[in-house]
Amino acid sequence: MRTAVKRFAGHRALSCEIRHLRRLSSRGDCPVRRVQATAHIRARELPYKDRPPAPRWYHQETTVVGAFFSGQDFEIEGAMGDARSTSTTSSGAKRKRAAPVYYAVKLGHEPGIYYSWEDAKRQTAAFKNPILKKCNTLAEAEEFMKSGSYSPARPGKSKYYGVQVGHRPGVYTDWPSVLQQVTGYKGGKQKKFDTWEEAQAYVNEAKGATPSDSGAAISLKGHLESTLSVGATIKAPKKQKKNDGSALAAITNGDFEPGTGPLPPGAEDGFDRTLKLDLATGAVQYKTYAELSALKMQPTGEFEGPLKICTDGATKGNGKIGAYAGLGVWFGPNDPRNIAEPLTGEKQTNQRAELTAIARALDIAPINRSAIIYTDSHYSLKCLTVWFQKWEQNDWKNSAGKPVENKDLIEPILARIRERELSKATTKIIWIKAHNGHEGNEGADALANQGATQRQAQQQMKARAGHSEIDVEPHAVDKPGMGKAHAFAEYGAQEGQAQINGIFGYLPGDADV
Amino acid sequence: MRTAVKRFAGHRALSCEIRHLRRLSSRGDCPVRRVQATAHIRARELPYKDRPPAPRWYHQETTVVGAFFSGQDFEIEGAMGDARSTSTTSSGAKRKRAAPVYYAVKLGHEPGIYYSWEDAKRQTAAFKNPILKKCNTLAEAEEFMKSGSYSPARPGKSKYYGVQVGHRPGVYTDWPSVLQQVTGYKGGKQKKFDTWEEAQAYVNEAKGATPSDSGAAISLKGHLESTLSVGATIKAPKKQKKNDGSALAAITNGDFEPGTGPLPPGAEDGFDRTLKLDLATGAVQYKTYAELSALKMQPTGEFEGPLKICTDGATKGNGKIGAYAGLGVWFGPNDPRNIAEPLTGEKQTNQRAELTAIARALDIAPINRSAIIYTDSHYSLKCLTVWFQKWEQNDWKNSAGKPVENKDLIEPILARIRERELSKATTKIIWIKAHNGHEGNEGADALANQGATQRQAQQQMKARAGHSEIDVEPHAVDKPGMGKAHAFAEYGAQEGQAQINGIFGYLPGDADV
RNA sequence: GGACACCAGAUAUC
DNA sequence: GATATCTGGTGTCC
Repeated sequence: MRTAVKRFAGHRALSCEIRHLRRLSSRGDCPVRRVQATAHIRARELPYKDRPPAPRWYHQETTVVGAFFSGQDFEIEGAMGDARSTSTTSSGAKRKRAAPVYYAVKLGHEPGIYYSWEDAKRQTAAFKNPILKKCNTLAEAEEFMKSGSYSPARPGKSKYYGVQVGHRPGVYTDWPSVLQQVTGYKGGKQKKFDTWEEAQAYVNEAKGATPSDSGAAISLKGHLESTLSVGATIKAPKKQKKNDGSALAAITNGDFEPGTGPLPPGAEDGFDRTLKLDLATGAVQYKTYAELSALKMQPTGEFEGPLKICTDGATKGNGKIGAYAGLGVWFGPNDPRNIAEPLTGEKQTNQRAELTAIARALDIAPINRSAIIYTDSHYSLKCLTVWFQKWEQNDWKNSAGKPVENKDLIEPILARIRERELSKATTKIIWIKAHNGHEGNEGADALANQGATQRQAQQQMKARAGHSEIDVEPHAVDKPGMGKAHAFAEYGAQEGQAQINGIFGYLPGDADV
Repeated sequence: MRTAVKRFAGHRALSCEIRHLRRLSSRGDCPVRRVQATAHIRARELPYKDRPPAPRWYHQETTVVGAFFSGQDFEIEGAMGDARSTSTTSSGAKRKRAAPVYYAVKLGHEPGIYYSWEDAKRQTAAFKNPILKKCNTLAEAEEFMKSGSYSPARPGKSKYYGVQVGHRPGVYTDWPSVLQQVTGYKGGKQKKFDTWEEAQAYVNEAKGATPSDSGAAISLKGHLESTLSVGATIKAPKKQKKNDGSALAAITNGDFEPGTGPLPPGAEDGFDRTLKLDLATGAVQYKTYAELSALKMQPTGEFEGPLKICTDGATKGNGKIGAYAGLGVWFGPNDPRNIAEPLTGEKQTNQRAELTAIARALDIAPINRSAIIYTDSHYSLKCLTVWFQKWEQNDWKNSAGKPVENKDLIEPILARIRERELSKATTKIIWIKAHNGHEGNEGADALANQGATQRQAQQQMKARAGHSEIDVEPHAVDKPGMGKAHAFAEYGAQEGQAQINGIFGYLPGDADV
């Protein structure tokens, strides 16, 4: 029985958390059956014109119900006032429940209050100066989280790194993050300061000269971190009386993505379309079937055809023992749903990276919305559209009579596709030639490489730190500045198709649909 | 069936023509099987001390037999009195032979008499005021070619451009040539005149100040052009009775390279050593095996070991669509055989430039004289010494199973190397590190860049002229003034070796020979 | 044998 | 940072 309590910084963060749980599920670590949580939505004023973030938080309690997965064994439940996630792994209930202790993690991968030191340590791995506190009562932990103080656990040692030129300029509080922003960026500039204000001023020096849209993208990770360490978010989400879409839009676009402008028309907002926020009660609920159908019947405006997602995997040193892999999922230029993350697990191969990328794409694709997944991996496409049929009948043996590799990844993806079918959402997989000028493929490729680099950094840190046995949990990171904002182009020349009972696979040479 | 009749201005020009045909062969346009022609050697007095060239021509008919290529399908034949080249492409015999018409091209890329308008147009492309005439009889064309008149086809429009400061100062009659001399030359000066005398006087204004060896080099192209448009060559080749080498030497060195002093000891004269001029009959013939062997047995004096040639390619914007490439072949400082020419064809890549430079080097290297080719291209060396062996067995597929690139260049080079082997001449290819202070490499590099600039000028002119569809045929151009006159230095530190059945490839790290 | 992908390396050209 | 090109390899399937 593994348990964890988390505090979510806003609706979007909660949405992210649900995704995170799905990701766990996709890894097979802890299959998700049901996701449900109560969120403490919190916001405060944005840092405006060099002004540090306001210390005052606005609060709102809400309950969110996430997706439902079949054949799994994991759930999250929440109670009023704090969001509590309870996970039950298949091997669960082995450890004894100790006296209740709380770990408030203010500067870490995912700030929040955790029940176990294991969980808290995981969140602070790779952070040189994590801000966290061990508390005996929940109230104490909450107080610590709320406090405007930025002093770290060991006062007097805090540092602020201003990244003036880098992938994502801004203020960072740990050196690894700075490295990540600066490495691989031509002419990267960073400087250490003792106060947030100084660092921010340093960052702003260059901001005037930078085009506003260039530095606009804020990564999910950056957001989460900045919520506590740098300061972000603004506009108190005043309680709304009416359940009109504009209110939700105001929260999603304006409030929780500082620096990012309104979404372009037709772009996805990253929220699960099966959910709705009841603004009268503050609760998030499943939309009724009628509501979903209504949306499907009125695709103008909100929906524009199937969701198109590009996936890719990258594995440095593929086949070698020290290989490190990453995966990328690309929805569009600067799309906040874009993810670049390392491949977890021991087996770091290109095929696993490619498959996992598809799995992550299906995590994010709304369960009831048709999706087209673009991959350059013949292997992945064939696995998910052709070969699996034979494998499901011959006990997963390949043509050589040996066990099929990566079954652990393929099966959950198939389950997800079938689940989507039940929601009347088709899932098409289309093959595209790699490195052929395809915008989405190149975007996904860059994201995947970014993810692989993250993995490399992780492993190196682990090695230096004397090999902690805990696998650092990855986080979604946007690709900064993927250039032009135009959406998917036509792909006709480089793709084809092949349909297999509800799942579509597309390869060049097949007839057009 | 493509046909063309050409008139060659002198022995050297014929040698150049043979090279040109070989070049066509190396491009795959029209593989050369056999080269044979009758040349009308022609000469007249040099312009001496501002005196314009004498109008009187001295004539001599002669027959030349060129190289023999294996597995090809092209030949040139000549008859007494006119040099006629007949080419048969593999796809040949498609066009119908029309009533015989002759195009006498006096001012063009390669002056001569052509059978088809297509050929003639090709020779006059990029010339604003080409001097050419359509004739119904060969006699008429010959008469036109012989006429001392310099009036262009449209009389009254003739121009003389004096290039006072430029790559090669002199008098030019077309603006493109002037541009080529001036572009890329710091402080280039040119001026238009109505008469040759005025232009020449303008050119001479600067000559006094210039060191005599600086402007000495005369390019092949310059020679060909000047033969007709500016005037060159002197000393009537009186008929000789005895077949002694000195007579040939007198013609080659003194008579047909005005402005160039005696060749330095050991330097190559650019003529095919397999040929000899029978001065009794005026015919040029293959040397007998005994004669060739005699030369090999008595290398003192005339030969000093293998011919050393440096090659290089340059491609501005390599990989981009608008790239333009050039190639350089360097024999020594101020060596008249040095060539800098643009890369022809659509595919302007660095690799093609490098390979083509080697092909051109082998054009010039006497077929029976061992040669060492220095290249900084790992790719070229490996192609020609290692990889081709596998490719010839696996139908030219690279390790990825894809067709090998640039096969069209590699195969003819290999054919040439084997042809040389039959003449008992070894061909070594030695790799040298680029930009490492190697005199020859730097010389070739400069020549290659010059060639690339020529290509750029060509394309720009083509674009301005409304995109003529004909690819302008390139010409060899010397690099003026490559500085110090000392020959090849030692290369020990930067090279190695690896021998493969008769063809030698040298790379650093291999054992020394 | 085929296919797609993922790398590693090398040289040159920009 | 990129392309031009090749060599070598693994990951996976048919």
